[in-house]
Parts: sequence; structure tokens; C-alpha cells
Amino acid sequence: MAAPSTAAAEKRRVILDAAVRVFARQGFHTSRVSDIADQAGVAYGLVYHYFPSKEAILDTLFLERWEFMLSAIGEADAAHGAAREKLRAIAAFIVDSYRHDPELMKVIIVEVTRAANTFGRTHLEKIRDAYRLIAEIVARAQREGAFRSEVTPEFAALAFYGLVEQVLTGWIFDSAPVGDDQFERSKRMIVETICRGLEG
Amino acid sequence: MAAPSTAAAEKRRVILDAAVRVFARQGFHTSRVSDIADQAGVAYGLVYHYFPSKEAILDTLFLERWEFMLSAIGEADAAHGAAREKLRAIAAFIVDSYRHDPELMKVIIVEVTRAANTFGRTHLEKIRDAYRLIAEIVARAQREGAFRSEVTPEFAALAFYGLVEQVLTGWIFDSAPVGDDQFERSKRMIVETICRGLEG
Amino acid sequence: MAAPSTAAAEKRRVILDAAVRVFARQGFHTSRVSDIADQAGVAYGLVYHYFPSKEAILDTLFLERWEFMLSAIGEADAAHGAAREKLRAIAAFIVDSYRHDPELMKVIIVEVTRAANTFGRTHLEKIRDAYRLIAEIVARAQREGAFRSEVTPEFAALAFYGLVEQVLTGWIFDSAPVGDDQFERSKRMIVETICRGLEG
Amino acid sequence: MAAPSTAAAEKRRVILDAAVRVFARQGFHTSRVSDIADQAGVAYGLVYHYFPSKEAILDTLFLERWEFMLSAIGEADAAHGAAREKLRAIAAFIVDSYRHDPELMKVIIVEVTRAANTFGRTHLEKIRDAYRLIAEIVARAQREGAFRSEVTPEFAALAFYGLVEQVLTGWIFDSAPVGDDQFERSKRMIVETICRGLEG
DNA sequence: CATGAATGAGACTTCATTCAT
DNA sequence: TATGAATGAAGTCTCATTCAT
Repeated sequence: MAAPSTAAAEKRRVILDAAVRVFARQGFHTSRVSDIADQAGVAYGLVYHYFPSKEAILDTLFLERWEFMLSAIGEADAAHGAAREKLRAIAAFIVDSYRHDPELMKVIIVEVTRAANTFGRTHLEKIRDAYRLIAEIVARAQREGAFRSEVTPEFAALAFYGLVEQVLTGWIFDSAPVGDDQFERSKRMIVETICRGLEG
Repeated sequence: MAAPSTAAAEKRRVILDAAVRVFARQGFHTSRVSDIADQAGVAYGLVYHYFPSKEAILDTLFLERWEFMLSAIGEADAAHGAAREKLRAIAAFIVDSYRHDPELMKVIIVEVTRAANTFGRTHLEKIRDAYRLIAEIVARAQREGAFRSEVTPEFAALAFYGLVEQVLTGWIFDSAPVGDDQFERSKRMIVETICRGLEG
Repeated sequence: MAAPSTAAAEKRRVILDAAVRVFARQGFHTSRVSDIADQAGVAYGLVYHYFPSKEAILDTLFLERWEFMLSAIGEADAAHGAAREKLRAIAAFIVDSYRHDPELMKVIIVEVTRAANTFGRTHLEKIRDAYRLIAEIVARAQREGAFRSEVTPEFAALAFYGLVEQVLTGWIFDSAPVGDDQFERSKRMIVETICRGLEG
Repeated sequence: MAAPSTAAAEKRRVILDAAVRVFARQGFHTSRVSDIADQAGVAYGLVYHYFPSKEAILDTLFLERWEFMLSAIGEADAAHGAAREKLRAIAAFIVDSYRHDPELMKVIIVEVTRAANTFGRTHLEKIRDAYRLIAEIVARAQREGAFRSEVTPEFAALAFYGLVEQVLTGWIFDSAPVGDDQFERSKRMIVETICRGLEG
């Protein structure tokens, strides 16, 4: 297949971007394809020229973003020595992702999880990939003695990702906008809480 | 109006119970009211005799259960002295809730908690009530010196609830059934991770 | 068939009366049987104990009232000598009927006409009976020279009844309540207009 | 937005026209949207492509036609000198409207005019506009001495419109078709009755 | 007579998807 | 590519009527 022309690729992007706004505002199920077309400023049928279905748009959004995150996790793993630093870099990446495009993250977190229940389980494996990478970081840290072994790596990954997601969920459902300082404090606190615990 | 007769109240419960199974299996949006009626073994219209809408059924399920959880948190707070024990009791309650009726918990978590923005803001306040109760437990523990103060109580509540929810989410989307020992180990590990951290 | 007991007959009346209020307020099609039962203060199913269907209630209301009107027309015919007086008595009867129970007249006029279109033509014959009685009055007056013969009796009946109905319709759709003097003036003006015309 | 293309506008008209036939045959409440679609020979959903609801179709039919009638009344007023001629022209217009499309007039009269309370008050004002125009014609004739002043203009308008509507209603519910001569005779008799009265 | 739970056919409306232009 | 008219399956909710008590 030839590479799509730039113009075509851009139209596709415009539609994806519009879908993010619409899904974030109304939720996937309540969003109509016509809402996406309107938001994108393109004709109704054009959406179907670029995507086979409404669900495929959500899939694309998720997969694009998740691949990006998986490589970010990989890079965080490679770039830092200490496990704590690695986790900090991952948390920072996700928080900054939210800061950069909160609507996209809202869609990824809120809509995909529900979709995983409603539709197929396609994305579950991808999500587990992220868990596995994090768990591996923890496992290595345990072998090196940096982390203790009472908590299994898999469980640690749950705790880490669960906290990050919960922080984002809080922002997502908050009515008030989030200040820049909160983003930075949150990054620090995520790592602090996960690594040292409440009893410290 | 007098209290509903036992027979009527039972029918209502049959419908609620059927809704749990159906919502858990298909997701709220993909569930048809007729599916619920079929599952309950009642006529279509009877569902609307007891509930004004499909959404009202989900609301009822959530509110019933969440009210129950709020009192469980209150009891856990009252029954134990150490914050760690309180958190353990709460974690145990939620895990046991899942053990007792995983489908109900699946519906609560996947269809309501994680989708609170789609519905009115009504449930959001209820959800925040739980966070507040947990945060208060942490705050008191901090004042008493049992917990350190680097992590804010609100953040600690996020971390605790986030971990518990993530554990349940993992089970929800697992293909393999969860063994009894896993439930017990998880209760322990949740508290261990939250209180002592990965670095221990 | 034995005469219904007084108590039963009264319940039936209560339901009929409630139906008048409800039909007048909401229109026949928009009225639910439960609305009638509520308004009557009786249980849902009791309506079906006294009437075989919702439509039968409307039928009963119409027939009761229309029989009454037919005899009133007959009496007016018998009681007066001059055709003008007869018409005056009929107009007075209808206007007073409205004064006495405007909601009932609203139902008779507005809902029955539409029902005649939607459902069967059962009532059309009854309505024509009234026309015929009026036409006969006119015909006799023409033979006696009191009325001129350029206008056919049938057409005269249309004009007379059309005007009376239009006056009532005006009141029905008016937002403002109608004063007693308006009733009396209308009676006079109806006869004046029909008998002498606009050119006088 | 540009004016709708001819093809689209035609489809819209096909649907409106089909709705007239269906509403006339079955009455508004008993007509299903699918009946309209079938009659129009279009797919179910296309009806909703052009109209937001079933009621909106009826509204459109009424407003289109009533606007037309209001201008016809205005023209009749302008074109003739004598009030009698003006009323004759108006009666002729309405009778000819019926002759030209009896089903449309049936819908306007039976489903809208006589049921104006069921719908919002929107149409009521439009209907009153017609009354007002006719009343003005009468008022002017009274000032000029052509009509006597015993009957108020408003009442005269009621009488005139009431007679016309009653004539049409008679035809609407007649089983026998109406002959051309009846239309002409009716036009004459309407004016004769209204202007000169029964006593003449 | 009286109650109101139970039934289920039906109607409106929505909207993903297709297709002719 | 691009448009938006056209399609029709599907789903929610209503409500007249029945029936067991």
C-alpha cells in the first residue's frame, strides 16, 4: 500500500482529534458519528471513508496512545538506573500526557475500560503489556535489593498503575481545572506513596 | 402509602438481581430491558412497573451497594484502633463483597464508578463520600503519629482506593476464576503495599 | 337486568365525572385510564369493572349528554310557538349546559368530533339527529312564512349549530373565564345573528 | 445554509403529501409514522431526516395552509369593495380549498382547528388571526353603514367562520361525495345566510 | 366490589451504516 | 475524495387491558 498523501493523512487526523473531543464530552456510547463529523467540520460520510466504524475510531485512539505509552515505559526503564527513578519517569510521562491533552486521556481511561467490558477484549492484552513492563521493573529492583519482596511485582504494578489512574480519574471528574503545581506535586507524591508507603 | 407487600418487594428484587447478571455480562449500554425481563422471568412491562427507566435500575444497584459500603467504612473506622487495621477491614469488606457477588461489583465498578461522568453528577458525590471517610482515617492517623505526613490524606485515599479498585478490576477482566487464597493474600498485600510501600 | 344498587351507580358516576375532568384537561388520546382512576380516587382495575374500555367511557359521556340535548330540543320545539323562540330556547340550553359544566361540553365538542374521525362513525347519526330536529323547526317556520325559503332548512341548521358551537369553542380555548353577562349576551346575539343576519 | 436542492425539497413534499392522506384516513393519533413512510414510498428513517417528529409534520401542514389562507383573506379584503363580496370571496376560497384537496382540509379542520388545545397554544394565535381579519372586515362595514351594529364584529366573525367550518365538516363526514353544484350553491348560501339571516 | 400487579403489543425515535452522485 | 440523502434495524418506554386475590 502506498503511503497516504499528506492531505488525506491530515483529514484522518482531524477526524481522530474531533472524536477525542466528542468522546470526552459525551462518552462513547452517547456520541453519534454525526457529532464527530460536525466537530471535525467534514461531511457525514467522510468519517466512513477513513474508518470502518465508530468503534474503530476508539480503537485507533487507544492503540496509538498506548503504543506511545509502552515505548515511554521502555525508555523510562532504559534511561534511569534506580527503580524509583524509573517509576517517577513513567508517572511523569502519564501525568504530562494528561496535562498535554486531558480529553484524550479521559477517553483512554474512561471509555476504553468500559468498552473492554462491552465489546471484545482486544485491548486487554495491550493494557496487560504495560503492567508486565512495570512489574518487570519492580522484579528487577527486588532482585537488586532496592525493593523488598513482600509485595509481588504484579501486585506492585497494580498499585502503581492504580494510583496513577486514580489521580487522573480524580482530575477527570473534578469540576475545577488543575493547576500546574498540582501536576508536579502529584508526580512526586505518586512515587513517594508507592515506594515508601503511608507509614514511611 | 403503606410499605410494599412482601410479594411485590420480592419481584422488585428479582428484577434488580437479574439486572446485575445482565449488566455484568453485556455492559449497561448493550443490555436491553428485554434482556433483564427475560433473565428475571417476568414480562417486559413489569420492569417499568418497578423502575422508571433502565438507568434507574443501575442507579438503584449502585446506591444500595454504595450506601452499604459507606456504613461498612464507618464501622471499620469505629471497630478498630489502628489506622492500618481500619484500612485492612475496609479492604476486606470490599474484597469479600467481590467474593460474595462478583457480578454486582463488576457492575458497580465498571459501569458506574469508572463512568461517573456519563451519568449525572449524583453518584460522584457519593463516591467522594467514600474518599472523604478514608481520608479522615488517614488524617487522624497522621495526627496521632501512626502515619507520616508527607502524603496528604486525600492522596492517600486515592492510593488506597485506587489499589483496591485495580485489584478488583484485574479479577473482573481475568479469564481465570479467582481462588479463595488469592482473596486473602490480596487483603494482606493491599494493606502491606499501602502502608509500607515498595521500598519497605 | 336488575337496577344497579345505588352505591354502584354512584361509583360509576364518580368515574364518569372524573373522566370528564381528565379528558377536558388532557384530551382523550393523551388521557390514561390510570389518570381517570386517580382523579376518581378509585383503584385502577375498577374502571374496567364499570366500563369495557376507555373509549366506552367517552361514548357514554357523549350519548348521555346528547340524549339530553335531543330531548331539550324537542321540548324547546313544543314549548314555544315562534321559530325564533324555539331557536332561542335551544341556544339557551346549550349555553347553559356550558355554563353549568364547561368541561363536559368541551369533551363533547372537541373530543367527540375528533373521535368520530379516528374511530367509528357511531355518533355521527346521533349528531345528525340534532341537525334534523333543528332543520324541521326551520322548515316549519318556512312553511308558515316566518322564515324565508332562500336558505334550505338543512343549511340553516348548519348555520345555527355552527354558530353555537363556535361560540362555545371560543370560550373553550379562551384563557380568560367567561362572565355571566357574556352568557346572556351570547344567547341573544346567536338568535339575532341567525335570524336577522349581518345586514339586518 | 443554501436552499435545499430540488430533489430534496421534492422528497419533503412527498412526505407531507403522504401525511395528509394518512392523517385524513386514520386521524393523527392513530396514524403511525410508518404509515406515512409507506404511503410516501420512502424508508422509515427518511421521515425523521426531514421532520423532527410526527407532530412537526402536522404543524407544517397546518402552518403552510393557514398562512395561505390568511393571505387569501387579505387579498379578498383588498380586491372587493362591499363587505358582502369580501365574505363571499373568503367563503369561496375556503370551499375551493376543500374542493381542491378535501383531505388536506379535513386534516386542518378535524385534527388541528378543532383540537387546538391539545397542541401548544402556537396554532391558536394563528387561528385567531383569521378571526381578527374577518372581524375587521365586519367592523369597517358597520362603520360604513353596510352592516348593522347590533352584532359585534367579533361575534360576526364567529358566525361566519363557524358556518363555513360546519359546512366543510358536514362534507368531511358525509359518506356521499360532494357534487360541483353543491360547492357553488354553498358559497352563495353561506353569504346569504350570514348577511341576511333566516328571517330575511 | 375492589385492588393493583402483571402482561405484552406497539409506537416513536435514534443512529450506524450504505450508497448514489 | 467528498457529500449528505437514504435505509431500516433496534431499543426504550407507554399504556390499554387482564387477572389473581
